[in-house]
Amino acid sequence: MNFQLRKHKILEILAANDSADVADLASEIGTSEITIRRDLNTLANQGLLTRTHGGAIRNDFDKPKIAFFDKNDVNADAKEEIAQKASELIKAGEVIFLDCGSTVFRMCKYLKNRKIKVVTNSIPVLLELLNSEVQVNFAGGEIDALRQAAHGPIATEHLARYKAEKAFVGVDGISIANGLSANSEKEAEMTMTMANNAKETYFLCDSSKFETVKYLSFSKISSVKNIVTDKKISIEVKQKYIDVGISLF
Amino acid sequence: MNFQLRKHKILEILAANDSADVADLASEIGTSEITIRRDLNTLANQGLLTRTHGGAIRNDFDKPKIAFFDKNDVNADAKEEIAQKASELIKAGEVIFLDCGSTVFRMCKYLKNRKIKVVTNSIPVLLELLNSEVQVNFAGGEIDALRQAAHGPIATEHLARYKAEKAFVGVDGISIANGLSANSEKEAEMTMTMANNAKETYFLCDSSKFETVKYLSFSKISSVKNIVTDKKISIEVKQKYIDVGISLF
DNA sequence: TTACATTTGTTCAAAAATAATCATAAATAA
DNA sequence: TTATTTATGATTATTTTTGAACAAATGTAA
Repeated sequence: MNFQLRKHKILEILAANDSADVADLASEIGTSEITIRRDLNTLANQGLLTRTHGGAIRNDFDKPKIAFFDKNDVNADAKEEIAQKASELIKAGEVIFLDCGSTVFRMCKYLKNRKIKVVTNSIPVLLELLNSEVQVNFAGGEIDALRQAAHGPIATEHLARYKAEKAFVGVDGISIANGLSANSEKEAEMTMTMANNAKETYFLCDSSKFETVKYLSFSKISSVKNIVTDKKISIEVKQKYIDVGISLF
Repeated sequence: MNFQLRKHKILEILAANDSADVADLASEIGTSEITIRRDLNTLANQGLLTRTHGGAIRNDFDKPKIAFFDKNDVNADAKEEIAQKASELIKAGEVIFLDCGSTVFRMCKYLKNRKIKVVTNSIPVLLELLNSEVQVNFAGGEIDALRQAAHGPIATEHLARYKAEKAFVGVDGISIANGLSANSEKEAEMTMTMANNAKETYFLCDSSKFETVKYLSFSKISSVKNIVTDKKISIEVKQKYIDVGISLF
């Protein structure tokens, strides 16, 4: 592990976490603290980060990040598990819809070397897959800065022109009685558009979202065929969904 | 195993792994470490890789993936001047087309606090204006990873749905006799689409590009009304363009 | 503020990698 | 064929990198 590799890793960690301390970096990278300190000083001189006592912070940490990896996400592990499982469902040569949710975004790292086409309205997904094997198709239209995605009638219309083998979409709530629900009208519309234009739709949904209802109910449970979830889901809940004909991955 | 074969193998390994150390390369290729070192130095001199202590890394290993600011651009000053001048032509409330050229990209920093709408096919422009006052509209479609922009029939069609007050587009070559020319068909098509759907089109063109003809001529000089250029343009050339009815900024 | 712990800069030594030099083997030219 | 150049490998000296020790500086809590 030489300086260049450490530099790369340090900047990567800093990009994801905004800040890092010497001890963590040393154990993460597998070198001594004194070496990390030297590296940080060098990188600070190059203007690539800002040194603090005990570590460093990202140089432009007040600028919003592009990739929205929320490290503090309580369900990070579950989301990662779901993302990985979902990725394995994709076959070479397929056309895939990916929506703008954070769980869906996590699928990107498993897709980079796959020969597939991805149609998405998510800017983080676009960026993550830009320099990869994947051919990206972005749904144009007005950009929603908050969600880092294209939304609205033009984006919807754009998506509807494409047909995909599989759609991977997040949902904010799911219940047998109330079906699918979302926190915003925009996201619900996107979800339905993707679902309507894909042969198979996989709803990505961590176990905490089962039997919850959010702001807007937008689809009955009968329209759901496949759900990808994490292993923390209880057997009882799982059985209830299987009973109504849904496959759980 | 001669140098050419080793070179091929080294670059292959580097392409796959990002980095490699001397000892690994030596055992992988079946030669001594000193020979590998000599090879690496030669290849580093040829600019094919970057030497590190103990090995080498791929040349573009830690190159930022987005933001295509070419620091070594010989015309950086001219481009900056042009970008600033062009930005001042925009009024509050206007809808603007921005294409995917590097000069146009430089306009972004002057636009961030303006109350305008920008329609673009450029990913760097999208990112730069994402968290700003500007409402961004991205032309969707297949993404050209090389140009970091959306191109193709869908993107063109998308753009054509919008009408803008002003379009700002780069050109690779301009001449009285041959009109506008570009290095690629894709860019020429985008340029024309923007020009056709804007009330006024400003061609951004540094002084070195005057009276040059590139790969593809795509429009006559009579369709050009406004050019934004830098102060290094000669009075004679300037006068020739004024004589055919073009305004130079 | 003081007392304490943590972090840092400095110095030094060990280890690793490199450059320089020379010798040998292979390829090429005469 | 022999002479000459070129590529490779081995040896040694030098440089670079790394880690440890310790004093100085900084931050934190009472």
